[in-house]
Amino acid sequence: MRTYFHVDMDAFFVSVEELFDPSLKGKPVVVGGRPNERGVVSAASYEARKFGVHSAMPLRTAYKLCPRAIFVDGHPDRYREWSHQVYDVLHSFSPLVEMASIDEAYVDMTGTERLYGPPLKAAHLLHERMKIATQLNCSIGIAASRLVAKIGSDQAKPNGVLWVIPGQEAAFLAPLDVRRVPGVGKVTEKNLHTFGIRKVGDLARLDKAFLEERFGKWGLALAGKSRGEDAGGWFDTEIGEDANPKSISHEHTFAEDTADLGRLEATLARLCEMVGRRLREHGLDARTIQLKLRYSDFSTITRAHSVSRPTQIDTELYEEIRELFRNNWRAGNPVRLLGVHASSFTDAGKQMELIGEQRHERWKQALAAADRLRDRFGESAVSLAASLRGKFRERTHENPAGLPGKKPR
DNA sequence: TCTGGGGTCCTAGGACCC
DNA sequence: TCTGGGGTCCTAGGACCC
Repeated sequence: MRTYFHVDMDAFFVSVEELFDPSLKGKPVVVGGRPNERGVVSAASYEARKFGVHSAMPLRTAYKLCPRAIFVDGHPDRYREWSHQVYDVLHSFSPLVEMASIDEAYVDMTGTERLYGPPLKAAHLLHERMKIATQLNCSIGIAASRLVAKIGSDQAKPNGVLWVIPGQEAAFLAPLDVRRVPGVGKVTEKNLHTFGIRKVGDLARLDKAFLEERFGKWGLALAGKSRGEDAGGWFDTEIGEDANPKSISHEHTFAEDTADLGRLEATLARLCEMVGRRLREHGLDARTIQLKLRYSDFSTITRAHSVSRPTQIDTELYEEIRELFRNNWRAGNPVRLLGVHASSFTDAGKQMELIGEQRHERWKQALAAADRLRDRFGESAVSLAASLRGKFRERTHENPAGLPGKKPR
């Protein structure tokens, strides 16, 4: 029998912003951008939620619901920094910590009773230490499975603790909406509703074979989840081992759709640089390069190509991407979004030994130098996109990233 | 409701091979 | 020469999470 904590920070982005600007406290706050921008709400304060504002909602909609809300830009660097602090606090309780995202973590607390006492006492201590170290509140779910711990922390919000005593899982889950089960989204919820399945208890009563027949492999996992078991997908892996990423991608939505080839290609070049940089940071080579293209009507295509020689080099990524783009863009059709996605990774070191090409090696050294420059002087210091000069706006203080914006008049 | 960006996992069809 | 079956890789798309 194991004991898992699921620790979920309360209104994480908003709370971090409040630390930098205490005047935000107690007010309706929306993190994500200006109310007239393209984009969605990253996080909303509890006061803003009272007006119906929630994350993933378009900013313009949030503004209609709550015009007096304070709209602030997100600060990913701050959130990462606080996330590390959260990790440190959790790690002081148990060596087995896995950050499931920037603001939530699973902690394996099995066998810590001698140190911290029973689970509720440990949770109380964790609340205290978290507050002292980060000034932030969190909610804690405790259970014998990660799944139930996660659902528990959700029910405990805000700033609460919920312990589901072993053996009580079914009773705890039965009255909850199926939507509370991680992995059940809008579509699955609707599907389940058509079968009259609304509560987790309805799900648990069903025959496993029925669910497997209707929903395949996922249905089988769902049957397990309805009984509180860690089954399927990301619940199968062990806590604590942090693997390399399986994919690295960057994408950009234009403030206004554009059909300007120069701007489009300059954007792709910049996205390739961002992806290349992350590949080098992780020491990975990508075999599959994927373009994402979204038109004004939101229709979206992806086009991928696997190369014979995996790469982490900006120009090689860009060559592939430009090829994909030229072969698949319906020229003249305004584009809303472009994305560059790299996957099928191989270990860069091993790859280099096999190939041992000097040209490749020189490129790597040049890029490493460029990465160091970027570290010192910022992202705009060195750029492949700059070779496409004249096709996009010069980088300025208003546009430090050099992302293509409006062309100069 | 005019819809971000970064991920993970799953499905399904076709190519290709034995 | 009317048409198998299993395995694997590649590609495209979609559900879902924060």
